[in-house]
Amino acid sequence: MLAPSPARPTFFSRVYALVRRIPRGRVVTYGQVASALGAPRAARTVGWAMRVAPENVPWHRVVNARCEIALRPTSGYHEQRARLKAEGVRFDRAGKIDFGKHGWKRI
DNA sequence: CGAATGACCAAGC
DNA sequence: GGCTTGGCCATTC
Repeated sequence: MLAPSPARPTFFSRVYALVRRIPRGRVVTYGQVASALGAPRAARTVGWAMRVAPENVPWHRVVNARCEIALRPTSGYHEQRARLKAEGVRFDRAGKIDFGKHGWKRI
């Protein structure tokens, strides 16, 4: 049973496949994801993919290059922060994450 | 096909 | 440390 896969694999599909592999309590950057997919300059596209990500994708484990939640303090921002906290991710005073501690380097 | 969109990034002031 | 500018790129209209 081949699951209903997209007619042809889009960049988004690959992004989701990769993001699903992010371990719990770990985070990666948009640039990392793009780079891992062979498009080191498509970070913006990855961000867009996250915005329309299905529920089975841990989109909250993707942050910007500064290890901060990309969204501005909106509802989505609070949700992402809450999810990460629930996984044991800590934020410093500026709302940044210690990449050396929570970063997923084995991407 | 051309123009617009955006949860980015690096560089410069 | 914070704000602005230009470049990038896949998807959408």
